[in-house]
Amino acid sequence: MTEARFAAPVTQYWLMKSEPGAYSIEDLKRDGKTFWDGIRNYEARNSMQQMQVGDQAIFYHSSSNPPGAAGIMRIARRAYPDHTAFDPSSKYHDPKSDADKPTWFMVDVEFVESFTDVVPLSTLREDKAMQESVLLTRFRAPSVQPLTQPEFDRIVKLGRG
DNA sequence: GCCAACGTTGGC
DNA sequence: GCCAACGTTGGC
Repeated sequence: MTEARFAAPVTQYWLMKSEPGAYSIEDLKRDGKTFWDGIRNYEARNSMQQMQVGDQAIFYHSSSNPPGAAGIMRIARRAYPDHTAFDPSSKYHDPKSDADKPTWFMVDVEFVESFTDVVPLSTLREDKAMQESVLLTRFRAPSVQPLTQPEFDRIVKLGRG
């Protein structure tokens, strides 16, 4: 009699925003892997705390021309304290964050693929499969947000042309 | 660079 | 715990 001792692995899907002028999909391709620091929004943080190794995420370029989905990455390490919150010289320093009881967390992500062309936000807006997505239904969705598998698959399909 | 929307802060 | 002021986000 086998017992289900481990939950079946379920891949979750996410969308994570970065300004390409600060850090782009090309930077991640070069680095291979990086830590996703500087998240200072509770909703985004809560999403990061739900991430599991192996989850897939869309790398979204914000404040760029055009804004949109730039590629795919994979979660490589679960949430751990964001050390930049404790660093007074960091632009992400948060004097209210306590190292013994951290407020802010980050995950590690690794490069999977970059899309040949960014899938523009305007294209996503017109896409029937994306109408319910957090990205479009909220005026300004948090910089880390969940996607459903169909939404993720649709973005990937558009990205691969 | 503008500005709308919204999250966060802090006085009360 | 209300809510006004403030700061930030991010598309345009």
